[in-house]
Amino acid sequence: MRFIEVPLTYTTPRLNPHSFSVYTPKTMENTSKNPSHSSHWADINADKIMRSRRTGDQEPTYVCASGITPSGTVHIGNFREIISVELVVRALRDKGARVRFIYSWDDYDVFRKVPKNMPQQEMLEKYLRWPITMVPDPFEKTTSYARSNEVLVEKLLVKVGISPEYLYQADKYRAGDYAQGMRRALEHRDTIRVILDEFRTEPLPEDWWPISVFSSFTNKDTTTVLDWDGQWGLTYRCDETGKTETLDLRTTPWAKLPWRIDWPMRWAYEGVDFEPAGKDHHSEGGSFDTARKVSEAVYGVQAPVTFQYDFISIKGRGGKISSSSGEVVGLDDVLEVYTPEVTRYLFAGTRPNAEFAISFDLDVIKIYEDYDRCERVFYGIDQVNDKKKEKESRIYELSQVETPAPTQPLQLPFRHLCNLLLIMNGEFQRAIRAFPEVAVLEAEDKLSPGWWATAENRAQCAWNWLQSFAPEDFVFQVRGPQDPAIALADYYEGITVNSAHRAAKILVQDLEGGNFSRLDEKALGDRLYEIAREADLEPKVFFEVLYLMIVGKTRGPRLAGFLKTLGTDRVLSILHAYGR
RNA sequence: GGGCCGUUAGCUCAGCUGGUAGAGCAGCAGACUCUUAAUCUGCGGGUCGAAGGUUCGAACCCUUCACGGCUCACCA
Repeated sequence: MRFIEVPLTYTTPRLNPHSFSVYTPKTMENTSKNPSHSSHWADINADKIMRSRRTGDQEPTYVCASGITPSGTVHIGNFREIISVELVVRALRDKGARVRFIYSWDDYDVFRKVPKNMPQQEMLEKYLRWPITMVPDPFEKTTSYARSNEVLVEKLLVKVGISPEYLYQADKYRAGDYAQGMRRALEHRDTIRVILDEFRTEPLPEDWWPISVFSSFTNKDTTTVLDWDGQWGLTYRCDETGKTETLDLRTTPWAKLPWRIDWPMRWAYEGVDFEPAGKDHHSEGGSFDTARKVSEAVYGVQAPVTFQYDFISIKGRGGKISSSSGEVVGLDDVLEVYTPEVTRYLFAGTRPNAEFAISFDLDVIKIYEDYDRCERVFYGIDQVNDKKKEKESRIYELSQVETPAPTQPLQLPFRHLCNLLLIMNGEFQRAIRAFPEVAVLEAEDKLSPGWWATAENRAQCAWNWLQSFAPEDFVFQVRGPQDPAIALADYYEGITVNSAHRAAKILVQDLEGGNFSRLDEKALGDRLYEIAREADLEPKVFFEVLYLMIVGKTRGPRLAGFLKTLGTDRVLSILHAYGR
């Protein structure tokens, strides 16, 4: 069980997410967490596993399995599979259980079609029907097409805190690890046939065998199994060349089991206790169902605990996420915009059997705000009722890549961070230091390297989002002295233009007199209204005019704080063009 | 045709093994002589898809039905 260290005092200030103003530190309430039982879906499944599996073992090690076919770029929908398992694995470990977390790359599957997003389409065409582990890497960086897709994911998973034990099915098959399992399937040919036929529209042909073979002459799966000698000998014909050959299951690298038999065989081989599956598998007559029956009837083991997870859709980006279509949204794309913690939060906070959309539009801000609120609930900064506290806290814990820090880390509200990044032209360090709280804590040497890494990652995500997905209205660019002055006459009548210039002049005088650095944000706000009056401008017009001068648009961040953040020199350099 | 999931406020959804329905957004009222789905304060709003059943008590359990979505029956 993972306990939360509760600090006695809270020294890190909390940011007001919507203001440029200086923070007011708060004291953290002393909270007590009851870790007895959580209603989070990962914990419920962990309980279920512990109740129903390995009940006779002295010190059970629960085997949790996940896996997919790397037949194309691994997309975010596939990621749901692995993180769902990882969350249950964590839940089990938090309950003190020992767990083996395996991830099977089904890289001995057949290369069926060339995904549109792959380079070297013509080259890949030539390898259709080969096992994907023997297809060359179109990026020419790794040993195979399959490996190329695998490597990408294995690297990314580390970033989100997921490190399973990887199993490579091609290696396992070709090393003869599954020889016994294959033989067993052959021995139970008729039993398996009956199970599969139960749900088939067309019964399996009389000469069907529960095994498939790649041709050693062509490397393709276009073969016909002819006979099995009741021991280890399997005879097949290569359909293209017409040649026949007899293999020894113990040594051949060419044979494998079809999916519906392969799956239960591996459950038995690894002793799998838990493995979820997509909704396409969970249906009567679907592959989980037939695998369950084969598992019991042929391999003599009970099918693992399972649940069904739903699909993921994408919002604010367009396109689909199928690996065979051109547009693929992968974990890498999601990590461009969401930090690893927030990415985990998306999955940990949603029931697996609910479909949800990963947003790239304005929702991104809300997601970050939700995450930050969840964090404040966890640390007891935001008060909520006990139920909610328990639920949110557990989601927060499960969202962490590392164990949670002992005290609430300084938060950088996403929206404000975006504004600062825009003001600082994407310079992360400057944007982060523009938070007054950061400057204060940094001076006191209270920001850890870990905090900085997280902060910079968030800044990177915010910047990526601003560059690629943020609505145009949301984005602005501060004008520099080299930019030509905005022609106010294009926007206003002459009288107003004159007033605008007068206002700019007053502002310049204020700035040169050092007035702004003396005033706090509130006082500066009041002073701005005074200036509007002195210049004989409607406040609304006054603000528009200043935004035009500074960002070339009639709207922008709240002006007083905005000006302070920009700094006297920068504002002066812009206003000089108008205020003479 | 079979199966799975869903149906709770205008919208999106929470509601732990049954104990008087809850958030966010939207709406309405007020505040802020500016604002980036603006912020703050307050308010209203639901026969929990329908009908039966079990129970002292049902959004929750059981049965039937309606509607919606997905999925299987070819391959993985």
